[in-house]
Amino acid sequence: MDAFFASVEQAANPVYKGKPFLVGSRGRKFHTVVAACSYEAKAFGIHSGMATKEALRLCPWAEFVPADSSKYVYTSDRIEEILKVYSDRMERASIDEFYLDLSPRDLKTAINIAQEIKSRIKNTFFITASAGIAPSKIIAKMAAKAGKPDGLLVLEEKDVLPFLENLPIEKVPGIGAHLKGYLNNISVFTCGQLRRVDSLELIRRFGKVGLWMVQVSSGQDDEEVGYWQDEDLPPKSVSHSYTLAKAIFRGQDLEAWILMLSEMVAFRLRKQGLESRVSSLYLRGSETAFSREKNFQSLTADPARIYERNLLILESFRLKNFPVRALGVCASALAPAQGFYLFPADQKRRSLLDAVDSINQRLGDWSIYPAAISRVKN
DNA sequence: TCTGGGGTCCTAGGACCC
DNA sequence: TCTGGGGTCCTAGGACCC
Repeated sequence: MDAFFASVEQAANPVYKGKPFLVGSRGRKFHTVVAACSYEAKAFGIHSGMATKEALRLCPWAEFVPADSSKYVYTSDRIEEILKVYSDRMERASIDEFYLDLSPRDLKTAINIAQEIKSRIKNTFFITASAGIAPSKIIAKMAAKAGKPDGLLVLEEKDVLPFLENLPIEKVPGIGAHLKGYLNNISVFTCGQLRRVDSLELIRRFGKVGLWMVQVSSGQDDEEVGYWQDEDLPPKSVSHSYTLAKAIFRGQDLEAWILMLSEMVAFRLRKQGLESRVSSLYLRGSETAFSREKNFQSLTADPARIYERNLLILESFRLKNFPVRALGVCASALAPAQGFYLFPADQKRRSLLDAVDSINQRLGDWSIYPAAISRVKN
């Protein structure tokens, strides 16, 4: 989908159509980044990932709307239903990107299908989508991007190398700031140049990633499209993080913030019927950031236990005068909750959490929460 | 007042086991 | 206390994506 969040908001409220328009993350308006923006906003140099403040400096009259993820998830799910019809090999890559394997069919049929999908999306949701048709996933993705907005770019086998020849390396998904920096340093700016680099040197230096770059630069990618039937894999980790308005030091509500993030993580674990074995705590200072994780062997989705675990990790940090600007809590090594407890105390505790969950479900999140959180909760 | 928040995957060293 | 070889698990950190 093109400028997905922004397009959905514009379709929901046509007043915003044809105007520089941006969607920011929810919360403190000017402390966030641009999640998506209209093409009119892009003309001012605004792009997603940019600080909202910076975007509004570039275009002060741009309309701003906070993100409403339920709208995007809903639209994305309806679009997924449309796509499933065309192939059992359909894979959701993100909220606004899908792969469809149409391989037994010929090119003409594939093009017809792409056009049909594009118009169905346009007619149903009043947003545009771009498609790329190519021999492999990564080339198809780059083709779709290159055709934006409302594009349909077809790359046959013979078109792939010419397409890559002058394509900037940073357009390749998987080549980020770090790899771009290294490659630019050795005078490699395009995929054509990348293809002609000494491949052994790349592999020596970057291992698997090096090998992958060698292959992609010459258009090779044998990754298969997954089946939509076996989507819905459980997450591998659940995390929440928060950037503070101003830095705090040990002894200044740090524990209360960790408790709040632990509650949020545990709440989502229970909602998804999961429990976690490994907790990790992440702290960012003014210059440095570090994280530490620990395997606690037993599974839990109890906020009090997750909080305890994070406190234990906190103790292992030596934070004398470390200014904490942001912190995060992550639960990983997840497994489905067992639903039975050996000890009566655990069963009782579980009943309490179930009661809290049902109260919050009925009256809204955060209707009931530990008093200690009120120190930091607005 | 300077760049949020939620994820995945990979690497590399150390501890420990046989 | 030294020597090999094969393997798993734990942990910290980096790179990348949307």
